[in-house]
Amino acid sequence: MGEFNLSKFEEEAHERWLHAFEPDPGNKEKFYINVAFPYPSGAMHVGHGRTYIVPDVVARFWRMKGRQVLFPMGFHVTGAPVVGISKRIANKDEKTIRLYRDLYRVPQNVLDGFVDPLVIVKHFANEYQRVMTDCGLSIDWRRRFITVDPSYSKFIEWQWQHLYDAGHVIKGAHPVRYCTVDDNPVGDHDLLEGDKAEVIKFTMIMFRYGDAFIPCATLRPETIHGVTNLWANPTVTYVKAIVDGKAWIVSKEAAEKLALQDHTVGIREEIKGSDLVDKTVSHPLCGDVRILPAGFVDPDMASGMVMSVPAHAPFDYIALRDLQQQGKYTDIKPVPLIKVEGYGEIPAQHAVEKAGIKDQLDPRMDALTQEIYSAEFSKGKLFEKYGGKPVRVARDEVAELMTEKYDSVVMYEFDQRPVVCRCGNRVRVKILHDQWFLKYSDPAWKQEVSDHLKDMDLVPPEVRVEFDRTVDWLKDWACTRRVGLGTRFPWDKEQLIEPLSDSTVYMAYYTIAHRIHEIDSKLLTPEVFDYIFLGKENRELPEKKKLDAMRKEFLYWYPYDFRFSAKDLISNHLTFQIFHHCTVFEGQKDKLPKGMVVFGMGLLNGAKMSSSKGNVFLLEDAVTEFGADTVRMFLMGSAEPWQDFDWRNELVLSTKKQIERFYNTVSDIRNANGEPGDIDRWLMSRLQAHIARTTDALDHFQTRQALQESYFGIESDLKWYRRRLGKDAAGSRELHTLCSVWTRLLAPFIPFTAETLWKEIGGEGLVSFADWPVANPQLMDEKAELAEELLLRTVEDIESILKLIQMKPTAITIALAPAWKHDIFRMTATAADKNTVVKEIMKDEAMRKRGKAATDAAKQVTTLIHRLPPYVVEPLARDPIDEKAVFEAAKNFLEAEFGVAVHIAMAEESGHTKAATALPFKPAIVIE
RNA sequence: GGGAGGAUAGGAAAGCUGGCCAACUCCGCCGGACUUAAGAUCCGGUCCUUAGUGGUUCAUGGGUUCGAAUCCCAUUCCUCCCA
Repeated sequence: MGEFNLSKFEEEAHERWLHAFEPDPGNKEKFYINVAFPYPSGAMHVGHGRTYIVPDVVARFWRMKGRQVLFPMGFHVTGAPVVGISKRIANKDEKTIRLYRDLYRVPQNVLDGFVDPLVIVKHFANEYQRVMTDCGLSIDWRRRFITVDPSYSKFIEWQWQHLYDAGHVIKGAHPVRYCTVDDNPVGDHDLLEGDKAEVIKFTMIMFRYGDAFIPCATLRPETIHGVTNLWANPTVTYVKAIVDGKAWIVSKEAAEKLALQDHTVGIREEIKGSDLVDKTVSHPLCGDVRILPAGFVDPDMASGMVMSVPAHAPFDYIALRDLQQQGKYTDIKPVPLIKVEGYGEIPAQHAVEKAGIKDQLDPRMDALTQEIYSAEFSKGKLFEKYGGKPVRVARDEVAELMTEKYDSVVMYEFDQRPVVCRCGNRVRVKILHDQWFLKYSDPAWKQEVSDHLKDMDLVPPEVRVEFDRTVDWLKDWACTRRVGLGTRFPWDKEQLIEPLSDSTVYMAYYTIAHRIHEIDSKLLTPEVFDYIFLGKENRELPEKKKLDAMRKEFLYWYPYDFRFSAKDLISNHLTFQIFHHCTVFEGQKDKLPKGMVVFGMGLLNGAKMSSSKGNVFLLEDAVTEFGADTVRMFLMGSAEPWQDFDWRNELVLSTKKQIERFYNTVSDIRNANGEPGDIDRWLMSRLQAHIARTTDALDHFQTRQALQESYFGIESDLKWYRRRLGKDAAGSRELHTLCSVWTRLLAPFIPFTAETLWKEIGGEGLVSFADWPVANPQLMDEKAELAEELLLRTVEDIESILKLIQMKPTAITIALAPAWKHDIFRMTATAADKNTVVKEIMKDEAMRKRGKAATDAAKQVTTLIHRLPPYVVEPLARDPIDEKAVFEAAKNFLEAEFGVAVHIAMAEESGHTKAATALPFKPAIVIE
């Protein structure tokens, strides 16, 4: 018998597992699961740990259930983030270098190579494989690939050909963040400031000023009816520019921006802001209004001119009031046009006065603006004379009308500023024209997806609505990028397929990933993949034999049974992949995904895990410090997969003790060889229930529930078993069976310890491939379980009483309820109508003779029946147990437990007054 | 702002097709046994009260019902996604 030494167990198991989890197509039924593959740009933390351990537990479970299980892994290296990282490392960015050198502990000589983005992902891909292996993940590493492998790119080209042929790939215009110095779109990682900024679509309202337009950008075109004036900043330089052949007056900055947004712009002359003040402009929907001076107008925000709606915009209201307090423009009155509950006739005025705001510099102005905006959008209605529609409807309608009839155009601008590129230049919004989209908005495509979704097994079921909603709302997706790693876009080789769009059908690629290397990637034409995945014959095909082998793999494994991923991917990746499957495998329902399991998120000590904030615990450190089995058991036991979990070191430590206790217990009892007795029948009966419930839990991916049953359930039974046997008895040879079952039930969770124990208890081969235990109904013994339940409850009652009365007992009498009370129990438990059951009972002649004793007993029995669990009441009512025999058999045990003589008597013969309270399954207890 | 999910003992978490529910279980903490001691292990306790009982609780407020942690409405807070 060995020592409990997790690292030794790990070492031995790794050796025995080498190449053990490399399944090929066989005669057994298959089970194919996969996880969203990682983007290896940094080290793994414990949050990643759970993402991959859950599917491993499931894989191990199904493997033991006799399936041929495929659990592959690859690495997603496509995209731009790692390019930014390598740039930053090349630029000696201190923060980045600290992260990689200190937190991820990358050796300096390796770090030096990180100026090449591919080196980063290859390094961490290896790290991932190493740590995943350390964790005991039963992955078939032969099938590993990265998404820039030439053969994978060929696969992606094939996939996209199908998307293209189906008409799902379209070209269009798209606003992006753009740096005019770099002459390139910028991603989050390229930003010095403003990475949260979003591009917002403004409507430009065109006010006529002489022969020119003055455009004012707004998010609220419907408020045109309430415009009382425009604002211009007198200190700003405006320009008159010819935009698309028309004269516009905008800020200098705006002119530059417009040039990036599909407009031809030619600046003609500069105009001082002060020269615009007091001029009159007009718009068909509001008539003539004047331009007023305002310092708050930012020339770098949209057009640099602002339309003023003082009735509904606090800023406009305040600015106007300030001027009027100086005696200027007193003829201008706010013009309300929206009715919104909770605010007065002029909402902006109401809000400003309620908040007691003195002037436009008040810091609460932004919040107030947001508040009015939200209130009016969600609850506001236009006045009847403007159509009476809700704001949320009217807004779009007015915007459309403006564009069609009143020369309005769209302008894109950030919702917050500044947005600054890493090069120091201000970032603008540019409209790109050679942008490609996946047309997720296509109703027919959506329909295919939602039809299939209905047939998918989604775990937990609550996520279904979120999938349905995502399909409904999904809009066209910009699917090409200019920067990053990835596969060239076939219809524009300057561009790359973006990461979420090149990782949607790769689950099929896994089935052939280890064989495709045998073929020169140059030969991998779309026809080759059409044959492998779709079975389309073609006389020109090369390497037919190898292709046949791959076709066989694909046909055996596909479709996958379950895909695992965290819930943040529902609204993009997990839904995209169904779209793509529906197209690529069109007409082949039997190749579409069968199920998905969606995970919750991970917390570390109650806070969100984040590498950039340093709030991470590296998985490798966790494995080294606590052992792989400990990490696995903790992650699986602390919450069900779809719930958020919290990693706390102090809790993990106690998990390790639990594994040790398991190991020591099995080591202690496995050689027991006593004769089985009543208590063994109980133990075996309970064991069958634990087997059944563990299996059921794992069938439903409930790792926590499974662990509760298989670990704590069996452990607590064993405690009671050993207590019942007394100090000296070692137990019966049935314990050997229990050890074997127990080890196998826990093998998916703590495979290293289980593997060692399996060998020690004489199991054949690897426990990883041992038969999953099956509950044997013949070993279920309801009577034995009821007897122990009665005994346990009675012991607990005696303990409670002893605790309360605080006296040293000299003897304990257990007084059992008479037969007629059992009759009452049966009648009450089986009565259809609980309200009249007492009446029914009292109809009986014999009962009536007992008078009040009978009615009292009936009431007490009713209470008792409500208190007992149904699994006790039901069999008891059917067939009562012989309580006397139960207690007589346990007399020695009870005397040993309490250290005094224990008498067992029928209540009516015991002579104690207390004995009258005896009820079925609840004997009276008299302590002297 | 829109959508989805959630809020139960010191922490985590079951219960949530309405009555069996002071609430499985785990951790923590307290007491006891064993031990030279520590650790491990075992037993017990951990809202108030009590001869094994009874009472008050399940984010807050309201409603449906003979009866609600469980159903409905409103509010507050948290998490994720989209804007």
